[in-house]
Amino acid sequence: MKLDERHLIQLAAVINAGGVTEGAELLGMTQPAVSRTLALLEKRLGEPLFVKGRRPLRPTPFGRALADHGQAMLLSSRKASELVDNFRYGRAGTVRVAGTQFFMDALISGLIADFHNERPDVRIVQSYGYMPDLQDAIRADRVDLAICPVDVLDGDDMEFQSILPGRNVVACRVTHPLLLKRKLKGPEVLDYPWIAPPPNSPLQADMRALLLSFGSTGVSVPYIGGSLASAINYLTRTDALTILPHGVVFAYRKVGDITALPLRVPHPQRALGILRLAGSPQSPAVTAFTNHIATSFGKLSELIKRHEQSVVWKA
Amino acid sequence: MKLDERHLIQLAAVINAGGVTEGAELLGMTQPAVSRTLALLEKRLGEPLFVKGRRPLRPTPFGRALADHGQAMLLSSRKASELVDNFRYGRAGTVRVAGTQFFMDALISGLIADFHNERPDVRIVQSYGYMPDLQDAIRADRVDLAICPVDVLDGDDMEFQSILPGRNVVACRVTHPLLLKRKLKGPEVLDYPWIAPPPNSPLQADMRALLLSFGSTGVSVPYIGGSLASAINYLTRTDALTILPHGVVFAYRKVGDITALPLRVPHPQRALGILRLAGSPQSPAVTAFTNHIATSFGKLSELIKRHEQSVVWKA
DNA sequence: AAGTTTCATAGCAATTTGCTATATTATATG
DNA sequence: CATATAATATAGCAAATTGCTATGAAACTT
Repeated sequence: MKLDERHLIQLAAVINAGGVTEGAELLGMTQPAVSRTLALLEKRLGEPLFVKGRRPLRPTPFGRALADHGQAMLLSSRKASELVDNFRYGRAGTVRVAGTQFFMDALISGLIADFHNERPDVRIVQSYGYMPDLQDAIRADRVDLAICPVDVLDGDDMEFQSILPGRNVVACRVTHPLLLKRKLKGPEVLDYPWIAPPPNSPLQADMRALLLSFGSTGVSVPYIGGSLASAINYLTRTDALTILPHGVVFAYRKVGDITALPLRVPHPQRALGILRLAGSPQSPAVTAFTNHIATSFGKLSELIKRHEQSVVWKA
Repeated sequence: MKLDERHLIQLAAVINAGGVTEGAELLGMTQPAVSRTLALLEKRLGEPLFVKGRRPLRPTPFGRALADHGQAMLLSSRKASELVDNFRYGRAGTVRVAGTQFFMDALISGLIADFHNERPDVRIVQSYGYMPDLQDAIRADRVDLAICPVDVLDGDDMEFQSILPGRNVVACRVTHPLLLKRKLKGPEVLDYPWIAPPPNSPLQADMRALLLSFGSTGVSVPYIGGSLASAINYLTRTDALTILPHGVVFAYRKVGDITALPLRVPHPQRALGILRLAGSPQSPAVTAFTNHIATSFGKLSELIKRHEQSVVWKA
């Protein structure tokens, strides 16, 4: 026999609270409403749920057994309500964020940690990718937002919010011999081995362009394909050089292992920012996350600018 | 935010079944009804539950999380329905049965076992008592039915269904010396020690009346207060006698340890039977149990009658 | 590109839900 | 034992919800 779930929940509330009046209050209903429900239930079941004529309302064994199931439903219902509330205020949910490896690893992962200190119940699903794929992923709803460098946006279905200028620098360890030179021209960098950024990354193209601008023909590139952690480790143990977004070097300023050469690198017309679907309704958690990233960089921007001057233009 | 439990259940059904049509069928509803529910839910929540425009209907993470709670409720609901069905057909529930010790122990406990072979999920709560208390217990709804000897019924709120004539016999072990006597008069029984039935039991009054009818003044009564198992054990190891309902001796015929003296015992105007509240609606399990007891004794009655003749009137 | 399947929408009758006001009943109190 | 008090049941009514059938609109299949 199929019966209404809400009826069982009311039954459970009444039995738990120890009375129709209290049970009704527990559910935010009036006493007559609940009373009628119970009468209806008994009538339909053809079995008494309460020992009639007893004031400290006593359920029959049957009533109690039914109420147990109602109680289970009441708990589930409560949890569902809580879930909804959390979700609506962006305190729960899932954010699927993608981006370029170095940038995600160096800067975004830390911001995610900060975000989780505020909203620990939001799940972050992170993935990596480069520009055309990122755009596809967003369009295919595999990803909510991407954090990546963008020069030209094709298609007007996307919205791009810039958070950082796309400056690159030549990175090396802090004890690198080139840092001792008084006037660093440029071509000297061709004398050192270079680490190549991940294949197909915009950074790789940037590096090629940079080396060509110094007249490179055959620079030694002995290490390719490592992610950020590998690159940093390698850098700190050799005199190798590589190209990195300035933001990445900035992120590692506290560690003190690597820095940038005081060398002007021609930077492309490109900005790092947040890419997402234009005008599409985002879940509150995604909105909150996007805002967090944007405002975090807003606060960082002055710091980053000063750092750039002190490192790149020093001496 | 409070939301309708049935809506969540429908959501769960749809996601589990993998489509609105299948989900609706699962719940015994039509597709438009469920479709509307989902639309309403999404509208109220302000969040999409499904990735729109995809045929193998794909839920959003939020939708899936909500559906999980709905699934829990669906399971609870199913179990509740099952409980109701079982209860309505007397396959589940509780039967509170009370009665006189000897009779319950000797005969009813076995019938309860038979009953449970048919309906294992009915819980039997057994208690002991004598007549006035039993009636009170029934009236106070502490007990569903009583199985006991009744002579006169006071009050017309009770219904009594006779199942066995209230015959008593003098019980002894099968090797008792009195069984060897050709013609047993009666007063010989006064030469042996007697076990007294539990205090306040009708049997105790019967025994007193019996001994008086044989002219007793001071019979030896060395053992008092034991329940049936104790009495039987004691009987089989001594030449003691006691008074027992014939039905009890009948129940132990297979064991072969005790029997009855071929002695006519004046029996009171009394019948063993089932006592319950008249006209009151009984739970199906109680009805089924009552019927089981009544029909079992119906089948036994011929057997019991023959046994009585063979034992009491033999020789 | 047509066919098939599946989902969404519309309209309507019946049920259910909620409320307030009030009657009834059970316990507590004098 | 009557009366006071608290709790539950009932009545009546407006609004929301539920169910259905019929039908339109997409999305996959072929």
